[in-house]
Amino acid sequence: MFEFEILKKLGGGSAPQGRSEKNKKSSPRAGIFNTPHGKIPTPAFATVGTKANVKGLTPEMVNELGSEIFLANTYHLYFYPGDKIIKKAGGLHRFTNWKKPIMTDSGGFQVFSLGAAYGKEGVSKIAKEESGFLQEKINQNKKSKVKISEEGALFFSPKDGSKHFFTPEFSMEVQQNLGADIIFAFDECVGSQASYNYQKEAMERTHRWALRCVEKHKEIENKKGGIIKKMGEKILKQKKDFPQALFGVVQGGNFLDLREESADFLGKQEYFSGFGIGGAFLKEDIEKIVSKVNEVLPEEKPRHLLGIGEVEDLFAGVEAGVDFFDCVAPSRMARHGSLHTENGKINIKKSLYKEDFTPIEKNCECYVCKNFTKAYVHHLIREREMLGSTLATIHNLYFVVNLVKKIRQSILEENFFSFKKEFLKKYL
RNA sequence: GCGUCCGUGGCAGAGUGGUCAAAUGCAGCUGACUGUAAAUCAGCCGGAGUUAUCCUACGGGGGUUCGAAUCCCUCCGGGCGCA
Repeated sequence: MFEFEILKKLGGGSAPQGRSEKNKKSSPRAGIFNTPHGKIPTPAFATVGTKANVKGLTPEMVNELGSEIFLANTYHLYFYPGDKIIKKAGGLHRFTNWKKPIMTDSGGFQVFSLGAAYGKEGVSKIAKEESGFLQEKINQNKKSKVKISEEGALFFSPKDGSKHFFTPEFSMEVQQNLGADIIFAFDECVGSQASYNYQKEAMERTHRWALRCVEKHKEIENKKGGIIKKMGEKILKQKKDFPQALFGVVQGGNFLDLREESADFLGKQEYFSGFGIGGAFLKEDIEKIVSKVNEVLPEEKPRHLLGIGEVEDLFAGVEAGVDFFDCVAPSRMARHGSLHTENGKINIKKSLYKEDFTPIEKNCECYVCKNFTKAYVHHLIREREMLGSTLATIHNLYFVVNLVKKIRQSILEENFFSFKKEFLKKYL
């Protein structure tokens, strides 16, 4: 289980100038990742369904638009409805009625979003420009809903202020209860405004946490193995208790040497079935950093660039050797009226589209473009009708999921670099 | 006809002598959004100007006052009551 088959890897001759044998580990590749709920062709974009649903869409819609996998969140589901309830329901697959693979994030991102970034404008996963190292430690943000210690992260519930202590072990347990196919190690996601020293400190802590995740995960999986021996694999499947792949998460912020160190440290842990590349980036450095990380990570395992999903970043990620993406941007922006087209994003709320009876995009094959006009989506979004969010989300996710599929195809056909050039020329 | 209450920016609706170009909401316009506390948030929203500031403004007209959306007179328009 969890074999990763690389079907095609670019580099050497087909790569643009400057790409040598030395860095071919960080070049575009197409493959297949095997999970208990099916094979995932890679590169792939995971739609995000934080609270066990892609906002506004039924699983049928998510499947219909082409999604091969979705990502839910440990932190959110632990609070509501509770991982134990989802376990009782038979795991996320049964709970959500989603038949394909699922991955869950560990809660590590909430260390950032509810910590250093909480209540602070302009603190984001992706920094547009050098904004200075204003922040030494996340614990210094007074509004923060998280406190970090060696043992774990203490969260103060946004709902009622109650305290909840997330440790690596706890995250593993919760994620086992949720029952996704791929789960992530509990990490500390650090903002790009943190200093070098803090990035290093947090990275090292994340490494120690990663080892603890491995130990705990082994323990749980071994127990499952015992059940298989005792009762046979069929019983385990009846119980819907499938094996899980654990991915380690590389940190190190925007610092090349830290990223290298992190990729090296985690890459050596053979227990990991793949790797997440997390943390914050400076927009223009994404490719450089990810490229460096992937040069160091073992080639034969998949890499997931966590939380990245703008069009130019998807190309950059693939070019640097990334296999998986996930991102809230397409779905969130859709709800806010920003829609992808081959010629860039449009804001469907503008009165310009009030009487535009053409599809969002002429040649788009998505359900929305085949059946509705801009004027209709404009009207629904403006009136805050639920269907507006639904249609906009279907279109944006179709666009991104299928863009990554087209990228995959271009790798298989060895014309990735020209495809990228042509696509971005129109899009940007 | 008499009495009475009311008339505020695109709309709704505060304000009842100076700190009012006028609260707030809606509508409108811009812009953000990258492992989702986001169907969210931020800015603008009489005219001119980058700012300072200036101009025109609270139904019309006329007064009182250093000063009026706020007080008085009158006209116009509307609600209600009595004829």
